[in-house]
Amino acid sequence: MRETDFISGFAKGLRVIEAFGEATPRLSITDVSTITGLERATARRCLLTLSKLGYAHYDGKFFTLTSRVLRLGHAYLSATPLPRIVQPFLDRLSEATGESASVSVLDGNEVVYIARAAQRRVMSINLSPGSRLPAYCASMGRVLLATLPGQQARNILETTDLKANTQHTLTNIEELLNELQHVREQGYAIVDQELEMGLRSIAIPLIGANGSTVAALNVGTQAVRTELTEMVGRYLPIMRETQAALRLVLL
Amino acid sequence: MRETDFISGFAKGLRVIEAFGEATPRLSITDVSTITGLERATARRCLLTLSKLGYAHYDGKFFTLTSRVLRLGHAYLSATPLPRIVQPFLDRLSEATGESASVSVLDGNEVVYIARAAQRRVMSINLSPGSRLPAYCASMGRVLLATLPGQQARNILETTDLKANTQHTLTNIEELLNELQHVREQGYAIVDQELEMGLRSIAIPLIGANGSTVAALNVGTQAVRTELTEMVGRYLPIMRETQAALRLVLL
DNA sequence: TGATTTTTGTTCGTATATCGCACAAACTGT
DNA sequence: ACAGTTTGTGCGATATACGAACAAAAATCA
Repeated sequence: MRETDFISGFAKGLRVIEAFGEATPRLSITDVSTITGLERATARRCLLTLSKLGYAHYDGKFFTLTSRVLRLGHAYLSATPLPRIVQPFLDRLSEATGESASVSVLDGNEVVYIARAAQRRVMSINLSPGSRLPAYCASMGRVLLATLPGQQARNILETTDLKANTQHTLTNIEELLNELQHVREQGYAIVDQELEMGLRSIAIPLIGANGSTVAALNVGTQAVRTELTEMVGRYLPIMRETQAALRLVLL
Repeated sequence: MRETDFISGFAKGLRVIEAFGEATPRLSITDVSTITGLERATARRCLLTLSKLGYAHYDGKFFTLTSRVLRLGHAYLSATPLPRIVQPFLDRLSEATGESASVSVLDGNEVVYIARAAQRRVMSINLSPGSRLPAYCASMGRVLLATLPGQQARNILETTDLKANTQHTLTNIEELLNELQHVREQGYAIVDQELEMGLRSIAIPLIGANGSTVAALNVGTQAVRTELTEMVGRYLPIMRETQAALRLVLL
């Protein structure tokens, strides 16, 4: 790939889209410029381009993204077989356990939800396909990190801001690596109120026909409702069934 | 806005992302070129850019989108207050009715799902935030088209491929406009097996504090399970409650 | 209020990177 | 081996990005 095979204008435009987020839904040209580090003139051109294409709305002062942006994410969700394949399994798992079930993959140091069957809302944050959580303190993140070969998990953890969301959160790299070893040995990960108080979840890897881990599957519940022993005793066997069924159809 | 305020490289890149879809998950350079109408060299540069940024994977022959693309759609979902505001209301509505409930907005001649609380899977297609349906044969589409002023609904219908998905589908523009008038008068829309056999749904507009329609809300069910009279008699009152509650918090 | 400062948005000339074309190379299947 | 197809490359013409300077709008303060 040569130098000229990279369209920097495209890359900059994508950065501009990602500048919008929960804390920053309405942005001025200068806002985008400071967030992305682009020149004001360039940020303006990107924003006007988005606006002209219908991906953004401009009221003369602030820009907001429009629902058209969802086309982009949806291009992935509909193009990738995994979300569509796992969804019915997820629905059944969620019904059988009475809890929310999700499937996610790793992107950098975050897990990305690609499918979800929600039962009741137990979290303060609203999870849906596309949502991201830091891998180090999420059950699916632990599972996915545990399957990485060699030093990769360590490398990823070193690029992560390991902050203590609760008093239970593991934030020490060596402790986390020990826990990953533990996850590898027992074949599942439990995260007990490390992400948010009152929240417990259990995750296992989803393994394709060729033996490689393609995603992680989890069931999340409220601590007041479900004991840790019940998660392993009652949820894990059902999750194993889902895992086995999916093993045959994945990849 | 001047001519030079448009970054065509960015616009082309976005077209390339949207070239991927359910029927086209793996694309070669030439595939993308023919789908988007871009020059092969340009398509290649866009794809290599996506690949370099981690939005796509390249195996030397085919490109596939990666989960990173979800960041883009998620930028909208997390940046826009509407999905987050309506989600808990949707959850309660879904629980109260025992059916799937959704909220969508209009984008061109399609409705775009921006939030959903699924109970059981009643459709052959898997709906999630970002999913699109043609407006003319979806209950939320009818509601949203009905609120458009003047000739706009007609204009949109004229740009739509009005195909009969089932024997019940309305495909005549005049008939559809009559139905929209009907929807305006009764304040809700029912679509009975026009999108898919066995599928019924009822929708109402979501109105903001300033009186403008900001989205549509629906409940979908299976025809075998719920009679039309029950949808109006049992679901509609609960939906009206949701509508009233949301009226106070929207916009 | 009005002057002054600061911030924000827009314009412009120029250096530079991208585009599209035409051609070359690599594959594919017969 | 060969025709057909797909992918990679070089180059001139053209469009874009940069940075700074300018204009406009807020914000601050006398």
